[in-house]
Amino acid sequence: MNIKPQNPLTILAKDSKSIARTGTLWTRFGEVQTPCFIPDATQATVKHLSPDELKEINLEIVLGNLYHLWLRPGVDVIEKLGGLHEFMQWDRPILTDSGGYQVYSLIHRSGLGKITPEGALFKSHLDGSKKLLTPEISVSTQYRMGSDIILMLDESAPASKTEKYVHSSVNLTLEWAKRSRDTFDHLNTQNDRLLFGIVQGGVYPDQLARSAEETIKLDFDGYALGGVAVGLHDEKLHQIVGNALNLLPEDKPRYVLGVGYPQDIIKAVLMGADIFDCVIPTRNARHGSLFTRYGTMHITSAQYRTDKSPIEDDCDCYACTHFSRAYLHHLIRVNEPLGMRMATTHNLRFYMRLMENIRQHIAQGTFDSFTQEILSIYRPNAH
RNA sequence: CCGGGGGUCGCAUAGCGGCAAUUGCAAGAGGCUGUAAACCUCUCGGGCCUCGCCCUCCGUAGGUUCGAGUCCUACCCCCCGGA
Repeated sequence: MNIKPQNPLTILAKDSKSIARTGTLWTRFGEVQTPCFIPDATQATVKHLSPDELKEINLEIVLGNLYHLWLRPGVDVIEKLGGLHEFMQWDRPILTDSGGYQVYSLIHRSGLGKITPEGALFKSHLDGSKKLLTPEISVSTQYRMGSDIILMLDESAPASKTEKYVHSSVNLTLEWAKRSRDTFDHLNTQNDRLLFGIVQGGVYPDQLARSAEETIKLDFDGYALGGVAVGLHDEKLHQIVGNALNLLPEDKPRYVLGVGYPQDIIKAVLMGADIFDCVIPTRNARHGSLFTRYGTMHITSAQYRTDKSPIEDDCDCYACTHFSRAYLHHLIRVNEPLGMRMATTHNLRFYMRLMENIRQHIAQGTFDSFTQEILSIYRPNAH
C-alpha cells in the first residue's frame, strides 16, 4: 500500500459500451477511487468547509494551488509547519496545480506578466512584485510543500490563438515538461510522489497529437489534458477532450484539468477520463447556484422565498437534511457565511454522489442508462 | 410665532437653466469550467415593445423663460435652534 506501484492506476472494471473505466489511484496518503472529482482548495482550504466537513461528504482528495501558496504564506512557512497535510489538517491525498492556470489567467487574460523560455514572469497580484515561476521552482516547491500528486508547469494558449502560436506554445510546454521531469527525478528519492505531465494543443489535432506523443515519451505517472476549460464549451469541449484522451496511454490515469459541469464530466468519463477538478461546484455555490437531479436552481430567486422543501429531496447532505430552500434563500441573500457553507456542502455532495454513481454504474454494467439520465437533465448546448 | 435647513424612482443620495434625471442599497433576471470570483453582467416611471420614439415626471399651485428638480411667489409637510 505504501510502496509506489509501477502504475498508480488500478482498473477494476470497464464499461462494455464505451471506454469508461473505474478503479483506484494510488497515492502515499491512500487510494482514491476513480473516476474522481477533486474540489479546488486553492488556498489550502475548500472555501468555507473544515476537513471534517469534507470527510462527511465523502471527499477523498483536494487540490491546492502552488501559485497562491507560493506567494502566501510561502513554502518556508508550510515546510516549517510540517507540510500541507499537517498545515491544513487534511490526512488524505493532496494534488497541487503547478501555477499553469495562472500563466493563462494572470498573464494571458489580465496582462500581469509575461512568458519567457525560462519561466513565467508574474507581477504578483498581491503586491506588484516580480516573481519568476520556472518549471524547476514549481515542481520543487510543490514537492517541498508535501504534495502527493505534482503537476508539471505548462502554458495554456487562449482558445483564440492561431495554430502557429499554439505550435510554439506546445514546444515551450514540452521543454518545461522535460525540466519538470528532471527536477522531480532528483527530488523523488523516496519514490513516494506522483508527477503528472500535461498535454496541450488547443483545438488543433496535429498539435495535440504532437504534444501527447512527446509528453508520453517522458513517462509520467499520469497525464492531464490542459487548456480545454479555458474557452471551450459543450460540444466543442467534448470533441477536443475525446480526441485528446484517445492519444493517452490506456493504462495510465487520465486527468481533464478544470472540468467541469456534470454533462462535461459524464462525457469525458465516457471517453476514458479518470480525474477531474473544477471550481464550478464551490464557486457557483457561493453565488447561489445549486445542482440538483432536476437541474440547477438559483436559490436566491424569488420563487424560493417561502419554499419549505429541501434543496434536493433525496440528498443526504447536512443542508438538505436540516434546512429548507427558504432558509438557504434567506442566508445567501443576506450574505451570511452559513449560507455559503451549506450551499458549498450541498454542491460538493452532489458532485460526490455523481462520481459515486458513475463508479457504481460502470462496475455494474449500467453506465449507459445512467449517462442518458444525467444527460437528459444536464444537456450540453449544441454549437 | 421667529430664525435656519430640507421635500428628486421602495429607502438613501447627486443634480443649482437643456433631464426620464447620478450613485449606493433593496428588488428582478442571468452568467461563472486547473479560483485576482461571498464575484460579474443586464433590468429597474409607463407604453409602443422594431431601443428609436411617444406619454407622464423631481411636495402642491401659479409665474419668469425658447426651455424649469434647477430661478421667483404663495401654500402644505418634515428636521434643527429660539421664544
